[in-house]
Amino acid sequence: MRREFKKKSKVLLIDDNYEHLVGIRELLNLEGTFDVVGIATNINVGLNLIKKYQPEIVLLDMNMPEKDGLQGILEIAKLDLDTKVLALSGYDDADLIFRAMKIGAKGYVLKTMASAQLIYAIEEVLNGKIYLPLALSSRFFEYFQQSFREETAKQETEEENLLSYLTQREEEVLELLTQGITYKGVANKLFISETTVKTHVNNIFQKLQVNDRTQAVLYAINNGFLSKKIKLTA
Amino acid sequence: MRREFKKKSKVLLIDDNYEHLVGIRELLNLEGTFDVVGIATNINVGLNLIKKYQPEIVLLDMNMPEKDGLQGILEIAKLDLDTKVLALSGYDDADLIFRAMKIGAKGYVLKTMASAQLIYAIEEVLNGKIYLPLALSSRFFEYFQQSFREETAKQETEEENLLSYLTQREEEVLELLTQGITYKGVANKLFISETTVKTHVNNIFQKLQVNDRTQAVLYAINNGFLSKKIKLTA
DNA sequence: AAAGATATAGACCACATGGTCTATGAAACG
DNA sequence: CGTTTCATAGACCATGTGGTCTATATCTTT
Repeated sequence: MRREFKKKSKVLLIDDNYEHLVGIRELLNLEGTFDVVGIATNINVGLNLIKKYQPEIVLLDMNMPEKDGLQGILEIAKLDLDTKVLALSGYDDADLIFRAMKIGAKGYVLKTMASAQLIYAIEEVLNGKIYLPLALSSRFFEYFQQSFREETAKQETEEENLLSYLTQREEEVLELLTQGITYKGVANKLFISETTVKTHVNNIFQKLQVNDRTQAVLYAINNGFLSKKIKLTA
Repeated sequence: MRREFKKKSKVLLIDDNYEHLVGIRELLNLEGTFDVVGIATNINVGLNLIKKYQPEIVLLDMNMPEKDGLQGILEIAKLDLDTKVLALSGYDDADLIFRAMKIGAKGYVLKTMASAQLIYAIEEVLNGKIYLPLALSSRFFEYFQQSFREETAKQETEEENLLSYLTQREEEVLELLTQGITYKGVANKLFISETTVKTHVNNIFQKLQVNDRTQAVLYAINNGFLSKKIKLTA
């Protein structure tokens, strides 16, 4: 292992379970390549220690009372010290894993996993990689895909999507409405009279079954009206 | 391996490179546990074969002329036959991997990888799992996190976020506005007079530097006003 | 040729919305 | 204890918005 000659990596532990905290510290000390610069049983104390010691990596328990781990990740990120966060948890809750990774955790390890795997995870993260055990990444991907299925489902079911009944001209008008433009503004942009715009808008209301522009705009946004155009470019 | 006594799994291959296509077929035939029911050098032919043979899994090349692989995944999904798609590609393009997984690929394998790994990937996918080689999942996660950093950045920069200047009451009012409710409706919901609502709304306009409710709602949506509350519950 | 859909536009009206100004009681802050 | 902030609310007015009805010119479809 090449790290042996390097400076030890500074590690900080945050977990509301003191026993577990001490256990991990012992484990890492035995390993010899880590320097556990501090331990804390809650986020706020942990944040202060991070500011003080600037560890390369923080092992952060996700399931804590008071402030939960997700909030912790965000607040550590806000310190802007490129401290890497490895999330620890007792449960393989797909939603929690997903959200932790989404907001920037560099890895997620279950407490039930073998200590060798924890060590490996820490080293991978220290080397700039992202580490998720196979079992967890599988759950992650399922959740990931599901969350997008729901999103795209709206646009796919064109039969039920009232937006599909709009004419081309009405779509143009609606697009301008989603930019918060008045009748007069739309009229100028499209080179038509204000009353014509009103007619179009009224027809749009009928088709979308709404009563005012705000509701129409909200319907458009929630039903993938804007993303149609975005998806073609990005 | 328990599969030996099971019925062979039907596999279909789509790749514009005929040499490669035949190579994989040979490999899978040698393995003995797969039944390659068809091969195609373009998506449209492939789709017809899928309809005809209803394979459990399709190995789909991502880098094809004409219709690209992403489109292919979507069209296979549209057949609604729970055909699993394992994406094949010559390049470990993070964006392509991300998008393929996003729209429902069950795995992604590089052509340069060892054949044993391809076999393993196919079996994992057939067993209902999602398989990404470690090297690719690492890239995937980087891309994943980056795409969310941009999104959350808006909410993090509270100094520039005009929403942070709103009082609690104003936030309540704004939230109701984002549901397309009128002054009168808001007044009833909050048990205050209509004029009070108007005062609040006017103050909101000032703070958000907009001229009407539609613009205010759009500002709120584009600057993470709604996601604040969602993130705490969902 | 007739029917239907679409884009255009005017008239009229009710009312919702937005702008401005003033004012009061409560709570927070120094 | 004064000052500031906030939530409350009234009055007044201009205008934007939405509802309805009618009408014409194209264009497509039958």
